[in-house]
Parts: sequence; structure tokens; C-alpha cells
Amino acid sequence: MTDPADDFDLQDFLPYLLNQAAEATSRGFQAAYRDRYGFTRTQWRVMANLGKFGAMTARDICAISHIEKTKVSRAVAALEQAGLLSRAPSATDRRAELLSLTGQGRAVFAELGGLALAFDRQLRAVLGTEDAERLVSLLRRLAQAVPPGAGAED
Amino acid sequence: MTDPADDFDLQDFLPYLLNQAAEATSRGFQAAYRDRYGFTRTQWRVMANLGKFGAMTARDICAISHIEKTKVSRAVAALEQAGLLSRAPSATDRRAELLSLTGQGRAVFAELGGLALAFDRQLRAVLGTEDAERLVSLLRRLAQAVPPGAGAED
DNA sequence: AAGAACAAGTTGCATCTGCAACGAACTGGA
DNA sequence: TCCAGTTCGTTGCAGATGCAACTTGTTCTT
Repeated sequence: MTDPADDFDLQDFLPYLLNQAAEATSRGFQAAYRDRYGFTRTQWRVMANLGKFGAMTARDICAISHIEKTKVSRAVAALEQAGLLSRAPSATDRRAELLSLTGQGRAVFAELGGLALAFDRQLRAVLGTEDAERLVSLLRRLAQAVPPGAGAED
Repeated sequence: MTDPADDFDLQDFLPYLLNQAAEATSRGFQAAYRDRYGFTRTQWRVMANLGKFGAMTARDICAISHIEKTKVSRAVAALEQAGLLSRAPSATDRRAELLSLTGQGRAVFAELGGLALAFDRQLRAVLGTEDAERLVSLLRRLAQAVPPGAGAED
């Protein structure tokens, strides 16, 4: 039986390869914050966005980073609990809250952001500057071509 | 304060970009098996390996696909439960079991493998043949450069 | 040939996640 | 103004996962 599926090889399947690379690199960096603080990947990402862009609402974080709102909500709660983030009422919408890093939160972000930058440089060095840029461009094209379904991420 | 972390932007962070692309594409294909059968990504991958390579032990699946043994164990249990996979004692090691798809399992793999192939072609079409190949090569280089830590994946 | 070290799989537990449902607040049209 | 329809954010719940501990069987060392 000449089945079309006979031609299928998981090792050549793009979603699989992407996951492999994503997991390998994420894990590599995860070691940096996991051992030091007990962060979740989501928590780290929320912090990274607030660190980079300053105060914003949970909704903004969702929109920018394509993280599901449930995850953001829980990450925010955890970061607040840890004293790294604080909430303030939004001036324009009483449902929303303006989120921002506390002094301690900014300090942690400064440290982890530095580590992240170094880690990223290491990865790019593996590929070479030119190929690294190519990869970034290809990934963006792919992610954009497959619009985030209902949910978003992970 | 000129902090090194100020230069950090999550949107340019390779692990982040890889995750975005991986999630978007995985989700896209997940719709195919999720709605039809209730598969987990891991279950689908285990099945894909058995479908492609025939009978092997859980350990082999771990080695080939870099999936953690716990996940494989549970996926195998679920697939067996669903009647898609069967176990047979290994001739050479009484701890291990030879896993293989049942007739029904092969039928399901034939269907999903076909869908996967079609989905992959769609993705590659977005990038163009040449860039798709480039991407595959870059991803392999990256994954190889960052050896899977203790665990493995997801 | 016996015991220590090691490998294959499974399981308990704590955590993370997705989805759907929810309360509260906002918005637009009649 | 008032009500239907949306949106922000949180929570309940069921399922998936990682890690460590464990059972059983194998291999290595001496």
C-alpha cells in the first residue's frame, strides 16, 4: 500500500523542528532564572515586557506578547506576591489595572535582562551574524503566516 | 543608569521567537488531531515515530525524539488504552517492551500523517522552498548546539 | 558468582496550563 | 436613559508536565 503517510517523517516536520529548537534554547536560558529565582517562563516574559516598555495593563501584555490572558493574570499575581510588581488603578478604565515593576522588580529585570542578552549573543554566535538574522526573519514570517488561533501560545 | 538590560528586547530574543513560531505552527496542526481524536502533542509524536520506524521500545522513542521518558510512558498508556498501540515483551531485555501500532493505530497514523504532510507543505510554501530548507538547517544547527539538558523537551 | 552501580518504565506529587464560566465595568444603539 | 453586547481580569476544573523516588531487571567489577 502506497500510503501518503509513508512519506511523512517527524524529523522533517517543521512544527516538530521548531519545537525542538525552541525547547532546547528555552531550557538553556531557563537555567538562568529557574535556579536563581523560581520563575516560570511566563513570569519571566511578563517581567521582560514590563521592564522594557514600562507600565501597562494586562491586556497590553497579552496583545504584545501573545500570551494568553489567564497565564498573564496568574503570572502577575505571582510577581506581585514576590514583591516584584505592583498594580495601580487605571485612570480610564476601572476594570483594568496599570502594572509596573517595583524597584526590586527592576533590579531583577536588570540582572536577568543582562543574562538574556548574553545568552542570545551566544546563540547567535553559533549561527553567525548573518544566519542569525536570517533565522529571525524566517521565524517572524512563519509566526505571522499562521495567525494565533483563539488562544495564543504555550 | 545605562543598564545592559536596557538593550534587551523580548521581541528579538531567539528563544522567544522560536517559541512563538513553534507554538503558532504546532497549534495550527494540533487542530487536525485535537478535534478528530483527543490526542496530546506527545501522543501524536509517539505515534508518528512508531508509524514511521515500526516497533521499538520506549527508550528508543526517547532517544530519537528527545521526549522525556515520563511523557512517553504516559502517551504509550493512553494510546494502548485507545487501542492504537500494543506492547510485546522484548526478547533481549525483560524490563523493556516492544511497542508497535495496531491495525487501527496504523490507520490513524495514515490519516494524520497525510494531514501532517499537507500541513508541512503549506508552511514551506509560505517561506518558499529555498528558505524552508534554510530554516530546517538553521533549526537543526541550533538544537544541536544547545544539547538537551537533563530533561528533554516541552 | 555476588554485590554495587546502572538502566527501563511507572507512579506520586506539586505545579502549570487551557478552556469555559463568571462578575464587574464599558460601549453603542434605540 | 436603558439594555444588550463586549471587554478586562479572575477563578474552577480537568488534564498535562517535570521531577524525584521507586521497582524490576541488567551489567560491570572484582
